[in-house]
Amino acid sequence: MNKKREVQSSVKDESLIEKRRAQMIRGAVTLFKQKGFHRTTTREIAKAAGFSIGTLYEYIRTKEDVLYLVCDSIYDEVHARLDSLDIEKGSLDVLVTALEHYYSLIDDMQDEFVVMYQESKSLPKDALQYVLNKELEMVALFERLLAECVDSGELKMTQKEIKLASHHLFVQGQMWAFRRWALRDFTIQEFIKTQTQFLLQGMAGEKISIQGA
Amino acid sequence: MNKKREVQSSVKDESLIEKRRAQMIRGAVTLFKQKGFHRTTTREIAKAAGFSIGTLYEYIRTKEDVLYLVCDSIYDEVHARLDSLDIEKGSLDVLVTALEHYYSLIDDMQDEFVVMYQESKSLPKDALQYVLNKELEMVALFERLLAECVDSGELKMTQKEIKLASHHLFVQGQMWAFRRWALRDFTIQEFIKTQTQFLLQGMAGEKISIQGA
Amino acid sequence: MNKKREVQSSVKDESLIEKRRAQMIRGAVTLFKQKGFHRTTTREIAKAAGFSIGTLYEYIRTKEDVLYLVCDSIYDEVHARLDSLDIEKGSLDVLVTALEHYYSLIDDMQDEFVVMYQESKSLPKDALQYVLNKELEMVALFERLLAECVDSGELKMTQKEIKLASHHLFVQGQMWAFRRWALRDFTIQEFIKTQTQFLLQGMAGEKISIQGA
Amino acid sequence: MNKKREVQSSVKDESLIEKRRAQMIRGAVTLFKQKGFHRTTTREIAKAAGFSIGTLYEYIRTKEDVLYLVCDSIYDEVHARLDSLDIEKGSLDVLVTALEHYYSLIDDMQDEFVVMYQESKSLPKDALQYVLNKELEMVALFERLLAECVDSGELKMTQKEIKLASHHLFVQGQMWAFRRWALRDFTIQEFIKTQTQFLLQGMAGEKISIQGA
DNA sequence: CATGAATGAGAATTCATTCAT
DNA sequence: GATGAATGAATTCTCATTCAT
Repeated sequence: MNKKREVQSSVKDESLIEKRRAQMIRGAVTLFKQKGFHRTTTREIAKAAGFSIGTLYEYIRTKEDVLYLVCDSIYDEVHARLDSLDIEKGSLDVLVTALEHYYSLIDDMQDEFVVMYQESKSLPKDALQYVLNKELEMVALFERLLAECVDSGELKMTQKEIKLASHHLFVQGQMWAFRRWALRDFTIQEFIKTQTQFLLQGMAGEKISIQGA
Repeated sequence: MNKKREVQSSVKDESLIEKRRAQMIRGAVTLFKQKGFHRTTTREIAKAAGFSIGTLYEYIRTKEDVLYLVCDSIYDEVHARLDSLDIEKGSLDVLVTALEHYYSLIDDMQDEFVVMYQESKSLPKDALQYVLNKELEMVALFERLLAECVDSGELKMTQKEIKLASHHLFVQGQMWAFRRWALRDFTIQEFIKTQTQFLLQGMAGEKISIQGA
Repeated sequence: MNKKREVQSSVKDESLIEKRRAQMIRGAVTLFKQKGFHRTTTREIAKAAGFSIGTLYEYIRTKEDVLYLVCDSIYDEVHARLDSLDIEKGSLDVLVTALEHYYSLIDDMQDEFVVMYQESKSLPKDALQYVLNKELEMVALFERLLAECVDSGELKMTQKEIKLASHHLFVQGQMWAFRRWALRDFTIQEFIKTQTQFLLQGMAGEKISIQGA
Repeated sequence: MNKKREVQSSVKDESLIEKRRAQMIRGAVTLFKQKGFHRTTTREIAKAAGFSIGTLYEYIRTKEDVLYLVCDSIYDEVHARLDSLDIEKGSLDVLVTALEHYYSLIDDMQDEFVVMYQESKSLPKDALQYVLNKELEMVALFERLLAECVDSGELKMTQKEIKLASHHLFVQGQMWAFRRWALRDFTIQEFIKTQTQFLLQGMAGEKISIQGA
């Protein structure tokens, strides 16, 4: 399993930790979005969070911890919103619902996702691993749903095609977060609808033969 | 048009500038890939390029210039390899060829693309604009090809669908560069073939009706 | 009016700022006197002030700020010592007293004045303006005193002569600071006495006619 | 005597040396005036002189040599213009002529003098000594003329008063160069006339008794 | 003699982190 | 628990000087 990395704090009161870290994350996301992780100083984070630099360091040990907390909190939210799907048996309907939930989630947490994808490379090794694993968990969710659609005969795909397609679905989510500037004339509903249609069509039906391929 | 930003050099010999900058770019890409732009020092870049820090600064003015040169050189390569397609009238065959070229290009310059997409946000405003415009030029190529397929009746898509699809094609390229770690068991040929098939299928044929959409 | 330029500090405690800056100024004057502003490094200033380079920069923003603080502190002292004269009505007696105060002041703060006059050109534009204005304020003090002596009939001078003479008085002060090396055999009292006599005589009485002028 | 410091050159042709150094000095004065010695780079000097940095260093050994050459050339000019006075026996008339020459000289070479007085502190020890000695030579000229006026009974001054007065005369020259910004409404003729009158009056006649002195 | 590319010591400034209050 | 002053390692960039061509 993907064990949560503990971020050390010299404060004991758990609920206080939670509160302070929430403030911290909110401030940090805004700043990281604007200026990136490296150009943001710990002082700025503290200020945005509403407390002093000294206090900031009561709740974390390094600047990278802040980035980790941001990423971690995103996945907490992801789980909160997609867990209901985890138990359902896969079918095209469920898949469509999953995409709806996933893309809506990204739409709601656009800034957070952008920050996470842009800055996660600055995480310490173990934290990066944790985040990548979280990513794979999501991909795996799509993979399972697709596989079950194939099992039930709703889709016809090979193992490898399933794998690629699940990454494909995942990446479409990133696209909505990252290319918003180029997709200003789409609403999230339009985006979801068009993409879903497109993807389903790509996966379903007979293969078209391509010359030269 | 998208005018090339001049990077000032205090050296006059143009061919020397080209040579030194090539050394510089090669070294920088390796380092940026490993540690990112911010964690790479100018001294390291100079060393990797094979000259002193003083010499480095004879050929650029700021560290950001190095990043810009990296991005710029990528697009020089892109143009060198995709320009032949620029003149062809769009058709499904041409589109398929374009994707082949594009994905192969990304495969060949994987490191460069990853660096560019991860670090371009650190470019100064005008340089970032230049790079984003280059990106849009590529998207526009796909857009034109798709539109011409629609004109010729090979594809059935609305304007908006074309737009989204062209971004889609573009983003698939990034996916190959970025998610190589997760797609180790695919060759670039497999990737190209599967993706192409998938995309064509997604765009062609009757729309499947989706419940709830 | 000549508004004091604010020098930003990231430290909040005003009295601490004052204390640290005083340390800084003392150290800086010594160093600037010895080696000039440009040959003095910020590290040396910090060391001479008794704290680390990091701490230095908690109290200023740029090296030039240090120079400004030096100049500003000189004028604070000037005001503290000459303000009593500001209110008095001009007369020869008052003028003589003013010169006594002014020359004594320069004698006491010789190093500071030398540094200020030698290095002020390195100040940023606005700070330089501020310092020049302070200089003019002093010249204006002499101008007023002279003008009032003329009004009361104690002196006979034209407007222009007053102007030139006031600069003259001012420059004599600089002379004491700058040419001490050449005037080793004068005490400040002798200097004051001789100069005063000389100046008064130059200004009073009938004009001597000079051939050719 | 004040022996001319040799500035080493790797070029043999004396007339070429003279020509190149003249170019160099002209360029340097302009630059030093604008930005000061320290903010001017050797590259800029070379460019302003009309040759390359390599060539610059064929005619000097260090940047400070340039400053020295500037100062030295000023004194060459001073000698060329004041030598005629060196032989004359002192009298009030001669003194007045000397001041005329001296102040006119400073007016003509204002930039050079300002640069010299502002930057000479950056000269290496021996060069500085040389320049200070040159200064003293000029003061000594005034001293001699005054002393001879006293001898002939035209003036009544003690030894010490003569010394101070000669510095005084010298410093008035600097004043014209340095405070031009504040004396915009004076012509050099007016300045010379007023100052001369003022000084003569200050030195001649009965001493006025000052209370408290 | 002239050129200008190469060098690297050195300088200003920043900022994550600590710790005494 | 909270604060914010202090620290100094690290970083970017400059520029006097050299030397091969």
